[in-house]
Amino acid sequence: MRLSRYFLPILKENPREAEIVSHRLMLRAGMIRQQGQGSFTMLPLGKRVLDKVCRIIREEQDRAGALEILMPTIQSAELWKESGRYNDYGKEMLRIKDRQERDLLYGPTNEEMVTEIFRSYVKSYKDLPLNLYHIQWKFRDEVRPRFGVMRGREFLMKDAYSFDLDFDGAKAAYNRMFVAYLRTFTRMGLKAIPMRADTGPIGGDLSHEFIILAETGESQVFCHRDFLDLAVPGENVDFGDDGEIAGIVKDWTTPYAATDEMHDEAAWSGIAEGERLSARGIEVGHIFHFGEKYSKPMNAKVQGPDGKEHFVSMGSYGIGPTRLIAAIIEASHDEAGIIWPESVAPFEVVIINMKAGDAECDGVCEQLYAAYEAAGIDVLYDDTDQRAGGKFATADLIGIPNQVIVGPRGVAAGEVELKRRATGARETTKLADLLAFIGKTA
RNA sequence: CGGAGUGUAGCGCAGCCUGGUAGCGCACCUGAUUUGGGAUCAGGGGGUCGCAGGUUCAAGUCCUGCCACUCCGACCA
Repeated sequence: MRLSRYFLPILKENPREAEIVSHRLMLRAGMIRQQGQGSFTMLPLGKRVLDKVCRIIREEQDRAGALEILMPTIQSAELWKESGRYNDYGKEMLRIKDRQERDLLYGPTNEEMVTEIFRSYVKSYKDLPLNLYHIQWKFRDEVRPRFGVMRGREFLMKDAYSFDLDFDGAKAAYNRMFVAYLRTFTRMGLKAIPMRADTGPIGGDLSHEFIILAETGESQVFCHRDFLDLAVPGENVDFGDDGEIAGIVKDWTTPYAATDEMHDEAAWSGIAEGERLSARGIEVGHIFHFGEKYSKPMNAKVQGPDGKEHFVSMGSYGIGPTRLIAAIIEASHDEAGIIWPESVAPFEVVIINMKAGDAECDGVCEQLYAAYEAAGIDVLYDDTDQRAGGKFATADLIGIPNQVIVGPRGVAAGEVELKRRATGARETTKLADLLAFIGKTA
């Protein structure tokens, strides 16, 4: 992408309403535009990051055996009357009437709808386990939206729903999602710690929140320092092996970890002082097992090997991609701006033309730009006539991990400069070597 | 929902107390000189002062009502 043809409305000054760093930086980097209380447009740069975050989520959901679908945002009240939640959910749910005066709602979550889909097709235990997920906009009329996309009213959510014959099956499904989540957050450069959680209005009896540690986190969390060194399963983990998956979950649930509301002072004081980690955290994922909570009232049954009908045992698993973006920024930034992990960076590399209009510099930049494009690497080419300082500031603000600096001095010597956003480290390299390297990565 | 606060150009702000031709910085447009960490000079464009009503010869400024947004508390991905 050529910056001169891109839409990147960056701000030099901090917008007054933005109090926390991720909100400030997302506005300053031209990623989002607020459209109302708790609702945002994703501008081109933000959309790129969102897509990369969602791609990682998809890859890990798919790897764990979940199947992607896409359910509508608008739901019929009838479904919710079946589960009994139409009255229970309260003011957080946006209720709407259509022209026929029928009661509709903008989905805050999809347990009812997915259960309706399940029950109308699946009749046999032989079709289990089944896990259906989608990534769709949700609306929750939060009492208090705040912190930009961290807590919006309209937000994107990946929600997965598992169906199993019995508790053992459901527990295995829960474990698979648990491990998928560990991998998902790790791939985004985050240290996520699973913490036993309150099940809240969704209900159920087994639940973990995935919390990332960040100074500006919303909740107080307590955990054992061991979490920082626990190994995250690699991509060769076998999701078909319930024993292996259960072992990983055991490792990740054995050390003490709890959010404020679940905190156990007695257990905490039993841990050696130096082993305790008390910090702020941001919830980026939440998984629940809730058994027959919906299958029973909604009559979602399958026939088991015993010939009898069984209400399916269910679980649901959420990740907020829009919140994740903010969480990544909270965890990775400095005074100059965002520091994207490569896996979610809107562009992997930016070519900074120090002297746009200079034939030599332009030529080298075009050559590099074409090479990166050919290699399938997401590249931003700053071909604007801004001054050098401004280009550096922009590249740092929007957090591009690799910066290739092309200036008249280096070009004369057949050299360009490479700068890493994360460390600030710079090195000079021969243009020919860099071109060869790009060619090899293709 | 309770408490606090803010609405003036795309962004950040001053002006309001004490009513009298709407201003500053950044951004934007034109030209010149510049060009390795957010240049300088000159010229220029852009405003229903959140909305409605009221007081007044005159309202950004005073009064009333409403709306929007932000922050602090109880809920959530």
